[in-house]
Amino acid sequence: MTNSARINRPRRSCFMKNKEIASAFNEIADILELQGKNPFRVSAYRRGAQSIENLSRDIAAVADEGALGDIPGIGKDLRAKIEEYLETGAIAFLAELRGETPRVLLDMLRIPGVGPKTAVLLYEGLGIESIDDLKKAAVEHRIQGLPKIKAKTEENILKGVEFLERAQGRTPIGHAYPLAGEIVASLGRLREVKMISVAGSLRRWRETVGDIDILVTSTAPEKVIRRFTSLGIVQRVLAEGKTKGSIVASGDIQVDLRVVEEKSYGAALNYFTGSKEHNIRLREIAIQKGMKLNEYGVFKKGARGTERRIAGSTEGSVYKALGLPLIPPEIREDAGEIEAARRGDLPALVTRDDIRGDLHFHSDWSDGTAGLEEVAHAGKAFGYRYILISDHSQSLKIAHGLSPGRLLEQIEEIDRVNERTRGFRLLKGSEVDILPDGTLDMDEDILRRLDIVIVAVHSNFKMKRDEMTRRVVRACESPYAHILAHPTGRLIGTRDAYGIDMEAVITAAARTGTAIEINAHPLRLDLDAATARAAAGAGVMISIGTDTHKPAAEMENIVYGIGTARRGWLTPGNILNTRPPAKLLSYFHKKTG
DNA sequence: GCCGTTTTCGGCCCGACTGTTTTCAGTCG
Repeated sequence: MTNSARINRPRRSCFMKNKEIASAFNEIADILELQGKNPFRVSAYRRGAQSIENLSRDIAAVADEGALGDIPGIGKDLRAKIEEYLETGAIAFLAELRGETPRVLLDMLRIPGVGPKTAVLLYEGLGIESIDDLKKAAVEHRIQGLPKIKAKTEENILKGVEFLERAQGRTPIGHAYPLAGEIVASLGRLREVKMISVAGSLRRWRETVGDIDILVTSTAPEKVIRRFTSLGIVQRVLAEGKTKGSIVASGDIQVDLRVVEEKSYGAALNYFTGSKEHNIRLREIAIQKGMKLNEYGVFKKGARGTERRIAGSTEGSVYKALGLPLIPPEIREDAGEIEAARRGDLPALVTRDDIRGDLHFHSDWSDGTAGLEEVAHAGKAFGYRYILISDHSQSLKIAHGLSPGRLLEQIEEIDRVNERTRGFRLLKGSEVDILPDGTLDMDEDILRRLDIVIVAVHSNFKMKRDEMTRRVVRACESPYAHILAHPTGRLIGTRDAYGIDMEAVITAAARTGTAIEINAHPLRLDLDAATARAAAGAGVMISIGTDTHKPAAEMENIVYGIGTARRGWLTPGNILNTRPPAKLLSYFHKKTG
């Protein structure tokens, strides 16, 4: 591992310019902080970056409308820098800052436990030029002896470097969610534990998490924390206090446990769920109302500095004290939810109970493991009304894609299975490849016989952005293309989205009545939440599909798709598979005829 | 650097834990 080690920031939307500008502002904030500049100026850049990341629209479009100033946290200076970036592709101020800042200082900020002060101290005190240098200095015990640094700090820096080398960034939710479930189950069995919940970004269903946060109430906090730090999954104990324990679990995931009193449970759950930006807004509202909000409760300030608790045992009580309805965790990002709550206009987010079927599923006719009959049984047992069988088409040889003849045979077999099944229906479909020229890999007279046709790109990822966009738009224009699956092709932590103009694709989907998928596989989550919100806002219907290949292991992945939909503010009305079978199929009648 | 239903200046969220101190700075969330 070299000094290029980075904590990957999660990909939050497909609007590349938004990401680039947010990242530039974060880097400016880091450098100003290293230079010891006004901390409020630093957080102004961070806040601006956050606002831009949360934007559900392409920032270039916002700029065209002259509406940059309407983005919270964007004033005169930041607006000018955004415009400069959109025009020239760079920000001169950032280039200047980079010129006067050694790269290694920014690299060191990624090490857990090393902040700006320590980074500068290490650089100036030891002439550290790279993370490798730093590691060597730690091994040779040259770090201890610097002001305020002794053996323990040196050891922690070394461990931080090693952690960074192994962990390489954030953990996909598909790994973190099951692990958190295990920990909650073991701690939940303790007599001393009263209430327990996952908090943090995991509770908000972010696609990757930096750590796992767990909150409990207990009569014997220290005992619970000792139990936590001695769980079988513990690799290393980072902290063990009276109210907080912190470990690194196997798989290099950090897990934090907080113990609070019951009267503070709601306030603590709110506080540790975040997001930080959402919490800051809540605290500002508290201050405006002459109150104080912290992880222990909401307090009314009285005469001579007295404070009286007015809420805190439940999250609902905390929001109510601030004059707000309970805001669902998934949308607590300071991305408009507080304003919506004030207007009484929060969306009624889709829930698991709303989902009536799975709209992306493979059988052993292509690369799945289960036969059609088995899929039907699994679907019925899962409580679904339908599952769309969507095996690959012939050009995807590696997945045993179906030839036209085989697909016709499968259609007949599905009819036979459906005749034998009550209260459940297999829908006839296909996941048809979008060929490089945008045509579909299946004859129209066969597509006509299917209930629902999924179209997707599985090859030739490295086309130019405008060619890829034309390819996918052309596919949407086919009257037989009903659902566009995993539209950006990204694999979280593995493969970036291919170059594609999602704003143009969304426009085309809206125009042609094509639905777009949220692929619920936890390493895809494609569409992501921000783009799904933009698509639904443009009038595009969203389908949630698990892309299941092994029913027992993967059908449950629907929860990640629902979490992503909720993060994207989607209601049951936005989502195709909340519909009963007849209404689902009739949706596409106006497109296909 | 942003922001304003007390403000265009003077604020800007708040607390736990660690490691180093002997009352606190740095980091984190």
